[in-house]
Amino acid sequence: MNYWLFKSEAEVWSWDQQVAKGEAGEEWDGVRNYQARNNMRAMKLGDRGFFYHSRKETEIVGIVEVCAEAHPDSKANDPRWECVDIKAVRPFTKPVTLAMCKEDHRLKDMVLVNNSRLSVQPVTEEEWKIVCELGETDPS
DNA sequence: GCCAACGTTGGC
DNA sequence: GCCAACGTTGGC
Repeated sequence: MNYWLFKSEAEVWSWDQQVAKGEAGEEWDGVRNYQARNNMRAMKLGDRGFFYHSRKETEIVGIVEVCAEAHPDSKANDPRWECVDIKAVRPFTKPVTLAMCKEDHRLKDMVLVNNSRLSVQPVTEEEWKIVCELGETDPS
């Protein structure tokens, strides 16, 4: 099992919209960055990810699960771009803000802290547990 | 709303 | 293949 982090501006695609999709999930489309795409290609069914609201709230608000592995982005007119489908698993009891991640020295190597511009990021198992602990949320 | 950081493009 | 110019992202 691998762990990831998906970023979205709440105005564009929010956690609430993701939850509303239920078990069916939704394509994580619109990624036009090779590094982010390569991360999605590496994802397996059942992998978990954090759902992060960028720019305005800057906080991790929920946990999602990969429910379809990488396939062509249906909204792209270019076969280079692929995406996975994700579905909401559970919200965070307490959202974990970027500031909280920056303050916790155990998370100093987290991609979110060091490379704020990458929209789909890997998260280590260690980081996963720490963030869930900060958010008082079941990491399973 | 500003601007730093980063990625991409294209001229040479 | 280098690098300047440009566009976008996202924290503040």
